[in-house]
Amino acid sequence: MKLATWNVNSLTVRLPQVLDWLQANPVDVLALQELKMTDDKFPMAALAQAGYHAQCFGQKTYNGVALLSRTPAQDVVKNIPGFDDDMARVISASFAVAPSPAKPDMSSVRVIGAYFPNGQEPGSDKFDYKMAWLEGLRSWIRTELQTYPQLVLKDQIHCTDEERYHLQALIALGLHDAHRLFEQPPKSYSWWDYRDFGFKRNRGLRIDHILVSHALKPRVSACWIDKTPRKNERPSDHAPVVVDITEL
DNA sequence: ATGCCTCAGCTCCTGAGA
Repeated sequence: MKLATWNVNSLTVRLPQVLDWLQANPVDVLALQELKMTDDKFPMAALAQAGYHAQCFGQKTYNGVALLSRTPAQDVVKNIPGFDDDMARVISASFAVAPSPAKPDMSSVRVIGAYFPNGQEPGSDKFDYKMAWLEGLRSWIRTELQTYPQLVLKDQIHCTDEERYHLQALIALGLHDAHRLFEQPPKSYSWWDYRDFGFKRNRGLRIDHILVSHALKPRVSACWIDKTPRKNERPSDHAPVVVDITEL
């Protein structure tokens, strides 16, 4: 089972690239962030034609997330239950896994697609919101890990001490950064600033993460960042991140 | 030095992203 995450920075602009990428990389689940569109504009038909089911949680201008999948999503949840939020940043669902006689109880994987707040700068209202959001996310994921032992979280974050604390605290709940389970090229980034030839100079950040639960960790066989779409005309500033999870 | 690019929108400037 292949799972991927991609911040597309406007699905309106990037839909052709998403369709091309899915054709070349027919992953089982793709989490999208920054749709920047309302649900009525979501390209459900084009994705269906490409062989993908879709669950979307859109918003005008900013944010917006979706889960695309080969098999239908089950038990879809939007945003963080118990955390009042007027932004569309999180969507989660379960996806069927090939049944294994050895582990009949592990018949599905739970995927949480999350667009973490930017936070702008420490001391700002946006940073306060980010901290509250991260608290809300962590207390929710603590219980989600009990309910769904086979859980994958796809997220984005950056780098003050407080933010690093939050990412570490999230991982300390029992998650593993899939990227770090494998030898990786040096300076592996998932985002490069549009300005100043960021991509050409490989000045970037690795801010798109796939975090897997304890139960899934031994089954992750590969994790890579696909820089190919960043070389397109009018690329997203983010590249897709992919994990391959082998069936037992 | 907080712009350099890209996107959306109450669109020819502004806010936000990271």
